[in-house]
Amino acid sequence: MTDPTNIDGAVAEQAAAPDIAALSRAELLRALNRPETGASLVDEIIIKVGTDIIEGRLKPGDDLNSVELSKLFRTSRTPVREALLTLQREGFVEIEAHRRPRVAGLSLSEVQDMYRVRAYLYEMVSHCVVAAASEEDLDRLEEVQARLQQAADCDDVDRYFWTNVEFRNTEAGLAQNTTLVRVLDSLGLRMLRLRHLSLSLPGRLATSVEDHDRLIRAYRDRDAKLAAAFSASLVMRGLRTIERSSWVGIGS
Amino acid sequence: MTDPTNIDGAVAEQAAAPDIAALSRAELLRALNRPETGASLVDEIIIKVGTDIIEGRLKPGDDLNSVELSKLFRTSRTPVREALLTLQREGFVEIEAHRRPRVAGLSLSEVQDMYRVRAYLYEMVSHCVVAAASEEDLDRLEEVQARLQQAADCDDVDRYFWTNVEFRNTEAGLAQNTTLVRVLDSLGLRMLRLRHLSLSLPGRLATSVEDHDRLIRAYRDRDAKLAAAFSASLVMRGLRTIERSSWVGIGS
DNA sequence: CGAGAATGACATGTCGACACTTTCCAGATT
DNA sequence: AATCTGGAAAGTGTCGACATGTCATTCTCG
Repeated sequence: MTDPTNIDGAVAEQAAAPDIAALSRAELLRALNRPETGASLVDEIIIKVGTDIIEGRLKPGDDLNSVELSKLFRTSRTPVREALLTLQREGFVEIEAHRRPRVAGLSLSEVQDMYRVRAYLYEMVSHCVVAAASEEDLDRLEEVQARLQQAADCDDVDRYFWTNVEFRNTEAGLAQNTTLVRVLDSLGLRMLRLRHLSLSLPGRLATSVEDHDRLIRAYRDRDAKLAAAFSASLVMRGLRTIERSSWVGIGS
Repeated sequence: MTDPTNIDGAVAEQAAAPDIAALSRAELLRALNRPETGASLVDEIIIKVGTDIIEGRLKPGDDLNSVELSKLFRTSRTPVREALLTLQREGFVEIEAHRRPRVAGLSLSEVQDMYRVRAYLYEMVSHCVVAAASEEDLDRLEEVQARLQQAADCDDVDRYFWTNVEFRNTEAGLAQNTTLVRVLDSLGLRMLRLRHLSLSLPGRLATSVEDHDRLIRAYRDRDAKLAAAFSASLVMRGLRTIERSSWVGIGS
């Protein structure tokens, strides 16, 4: 582990903590499978609209008028259209022909389905990680875990959230199966809204950190079955939280 | 107000043998999550280019010049661009900024990854089917299976191929988990090229029919474990075929 | 004679404009 | 008063054109 936080809190935090905006931006682009050197115009729009949806500033059913968006971003409608199409493919936006695009809704049963599939897939990830990851790989995972702990200590939900995304993606990367990563990405994107909501509920961060700890220990012990079980239960706990919350699915 | 189109003539067409082109078209659009009533322009391009890639007329590395395509389809570049972006999202096309789009390649290890994930997911499908499908549902599955048998008897690879797609999709539908279906769709699209190749090899159709038979019997017996095993082995048999063939991955 | 720079052709990214579809509102009709 | 109808307003789908970036060839210079 790294040194404890006996230094001045504010300074240590700023030094150890990369910019959230940059982090979220990078994770989003990676998940969208976008080349780093891409045309920034479309990417800007995707990121702005996408994070607005994920973090709840845009709600299901909200209109996404392409003319207005183009005014907002000082571009023509072409890049806006492309961005909306990409967001549609990821399930953030619904587009019907000749109708205004809207922020997509999610029914509760859809949400449950998504979590089940995700849990199932993460069991596979865990099996692969145990089979393929070196000790150094696990060190990398633990480093992310340390930052997770920090964020939890500060009760910084947004930071925790995006670092958590990083953790899960690192884990998936260790599985050495690009297809698995890609599938999880496309699924994960759809779920980002929910995961954000789930982590926003009080007391959730502490238990989440604990779960991650146990998961890493299982990896260290090379116990595939245990790791898979923890991994799946970590996902399903998110679902339980949402089910208990006041979440109501919003019409598809 | 109402219809003058009741000239219902010989609409009782070849119910036994639906048009392959229509079948492939429908399956593709469904997998792409496209509304039925969509703008046909973009869809036409997607279907033409997509099936050309799947059935091997377009090979990895081939250029997909948007100007030339727009001439070919007698449209402007805008719909072509949109179609190519969709195909990119599904892994058929690679687009780098300011470079000509190309038909995407597949390395052997990627192919193996894809089959492994697909096999794993179909185990989940089988579990869900056993849990959720009624006897009538299984009847529907068996009906598709009958058509599969027919196609195999005729040694009609293309028909068998697309009917097989229908079978797998029906099965996934019975799992009653829309997310699972969607994930499988996006993965399945990427694999269509390979599955087509795999089934093209001699002697493959007969064994495939046999496998499907056993799978259905397991469903009838409500034996989830057995069904999952058959389902996975059905997928992996496709991989084995490809590995044994002269397939060489073409540069990513 | 060969390597690097300039140049031109070509393809993509973006733009503003136009036609068509949908939506909404006001006036006419029953 | 409620409903139907007509048409304007708003928004999308498509287009042709321009600007920018990339590639290939040629030209220059060591």
